[in-house]
Amino acid sequence: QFHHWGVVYDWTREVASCEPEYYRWTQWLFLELYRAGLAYRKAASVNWCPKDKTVLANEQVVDGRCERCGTEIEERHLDQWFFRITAFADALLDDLGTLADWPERVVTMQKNWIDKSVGVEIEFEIQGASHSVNVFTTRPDTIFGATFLVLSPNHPMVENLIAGSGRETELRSVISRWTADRLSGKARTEPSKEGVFLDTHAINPMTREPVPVYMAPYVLMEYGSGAIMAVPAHDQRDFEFATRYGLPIREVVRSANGATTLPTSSYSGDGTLINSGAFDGLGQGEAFAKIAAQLERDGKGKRRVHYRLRDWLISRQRYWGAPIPMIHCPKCGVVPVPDDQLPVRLPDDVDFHPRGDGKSPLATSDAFRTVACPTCGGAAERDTDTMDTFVDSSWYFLRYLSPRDDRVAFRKDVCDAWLPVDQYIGGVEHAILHLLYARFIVKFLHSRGHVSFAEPFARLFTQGMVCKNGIKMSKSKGNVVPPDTIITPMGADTMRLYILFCGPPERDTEWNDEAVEGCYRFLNRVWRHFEANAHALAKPFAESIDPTALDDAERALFRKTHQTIARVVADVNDHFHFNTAISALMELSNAMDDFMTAGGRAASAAFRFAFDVLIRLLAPMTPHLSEELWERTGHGRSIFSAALPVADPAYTRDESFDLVIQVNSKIRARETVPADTDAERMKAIAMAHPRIQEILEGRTPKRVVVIQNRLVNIVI
RNA sequence: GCCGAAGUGGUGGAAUUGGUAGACGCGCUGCGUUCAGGGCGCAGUGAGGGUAACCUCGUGGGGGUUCGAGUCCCCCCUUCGGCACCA
Repeated sequence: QFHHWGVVYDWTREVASCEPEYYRWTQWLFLELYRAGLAYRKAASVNWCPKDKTVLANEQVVDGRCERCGTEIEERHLDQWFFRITAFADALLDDLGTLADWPERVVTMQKNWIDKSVGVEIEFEIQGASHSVNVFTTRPDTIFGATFLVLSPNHPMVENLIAGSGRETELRSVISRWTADRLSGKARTEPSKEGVFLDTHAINPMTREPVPVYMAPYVLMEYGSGAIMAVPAHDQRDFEFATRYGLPIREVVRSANGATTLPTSSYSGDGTLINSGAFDGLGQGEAFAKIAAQLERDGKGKRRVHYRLRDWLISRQRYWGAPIPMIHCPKCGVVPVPDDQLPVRLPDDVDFHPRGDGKSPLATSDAFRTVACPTCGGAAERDTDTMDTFVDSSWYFLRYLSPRDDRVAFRKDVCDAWLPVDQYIGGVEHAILHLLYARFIVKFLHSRGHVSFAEPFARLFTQGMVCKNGIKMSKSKGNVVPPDTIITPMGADTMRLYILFCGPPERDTEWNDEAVEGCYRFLNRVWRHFEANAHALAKPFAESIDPTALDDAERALFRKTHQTIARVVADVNDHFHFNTAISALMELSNAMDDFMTAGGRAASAAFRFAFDVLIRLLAPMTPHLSEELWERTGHGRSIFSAALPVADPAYTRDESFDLVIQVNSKIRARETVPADTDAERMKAIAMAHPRIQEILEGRTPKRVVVIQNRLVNIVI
């Protein structure tokens, strides 16, 4: 069927990530990461319903409660596997600069996703506690304005301070309410600056002054150190919190133009330090450097970099995925499956539907689970989770180059010869998933010497979606146009042509059934060019044309043909703008009609050349029609063995042009003149034009602007 | 809130990167072919005014630069996408 549609795949390179021949190597990749210390296991939080005793997806938690039974959700910590993508955060960020041929917006999305913050981690002593708390800040210059400390509710120090405080019940219930809000997404949609004072103070290491310690859910345990120094005068969130709880707001940065902290908001811009002791008067950059240096000298601070990017949780409690090739031995701990025992095959004696109890379907197969420990030979159990399917797709392009090799995942020599991928095409929805994961995996393989390049995709093109009635055309929306409804009456070429014609491919486009017929009509006209002139077009066109032997109409068509070649080749090569390439071909076809209507001869070299070019340029878009017409014009071999026509620059320009004559920038007249008429002559023609004479009424122009091959503008 | 993209006829979209706005297609109107429909062909089709030649306005809105702005600069509005209490 694909062939019938004019779509051709090289099936000898087909790979399927669910086949053991493929996922064996996905497992090898996992083990390589493990051996490099980049695959690790740690407890990760999941949504847990204590009544149903099940893990829930975020979407199944509504207002912090179980969607089915209404029970309040708890946060559980289960052991999950992670890939340490953060080890490559800097490389992933820096090398975005080398991806000149990637769309700007994808680069920006990845930048924002990784989100690097340069700052200082500062130690605050806590009164009445045996150890101190570190906070991370990107604004150490504002430390003199730090008037309180806020801990994440999940910060270890919180538990420390709660224990024995006499407020255990009260504080724990507040924390669990916040947790529920966070899990349900309520905290995201209705952010609040609620917090609780923890009955203790911390010492600001710069001012030595005691500042109150709060806990509040707006401080996240996952970022930085899970604690902040709050500078309400220069951070809007801290400002709102301070306002709510009546905490002091001390201004320490004043901008050059006097912008300052207001009664209703903070000032987070640049400026000069005030109220900051010895640092008063310093600019922000200098203050950052000097204060950071002093904190480091005092042993109270350390420069640090944080990223928003988190390590990649790859454990999935699903059947369809590569089983994680690890074994849990009661004696030896977590042991990797030896390479020569790969693949760890998916069991075929289980129900592969996702289960409600949070367990992997693989766990229900005793035959799969029980295994001898590779190290001690004792009874052990396999890991029953599978990997995120994004792991499979992070390296498949390497496998395409040696798809049947059963000794290696991919051959370095072949990969180095062919990769990175010259042109990658996909939807923008992959911007921060697949495209980031694939970059990470290639960087990892590069760091281990498995490939010699550090980026997988040299050029990236993100295509838009086809919409119907304003919504994305998709199976799930049920609004797809079945290809056969177009192919049966009008042919696969018509469908291909319309898809290419209906808009630039990087943009979303609206499907229009009626507009499809326009493409069908055009192809019929192409066919009729041949049918009506079959006698003249029966032989292959192969001669070289002497333009001086052509009459005016023939020469015009000859030029139009060369112009069309230039436009089509440029539109397709530069930006995949098939839509404008096709309209250029329609113009050529219209010019051929006009030529014949005006009495031109089909047997003339100009017409036959035009037809030859038309079908050759169309061939990639309408292979069936072009191949058929190629054969009927007497060619033996396929049109796809013919070279693309080449435009002769000597004939891609018109012999004359419409000189536009403006007076005060308004068009008042036109005159056809030969190309490259010199400026003086253009000016003379414009001034001599009767209509212009009339408008000027003998006045002398203030100025005359002449643009070669385009226009004359007379300013009066 | 932050970041990004985009706003052009009834419609999908063009515009040589500062130089004729609306190419090409769809739709619509009229005419021809026809019993009719379809198909095909011809002509017209941004808005307003004028018998006409022509004139005025017009690329989300408002300013600006320029002989000249859809295109460059500033402010604003709308839509879509991403991130979102990231310290």
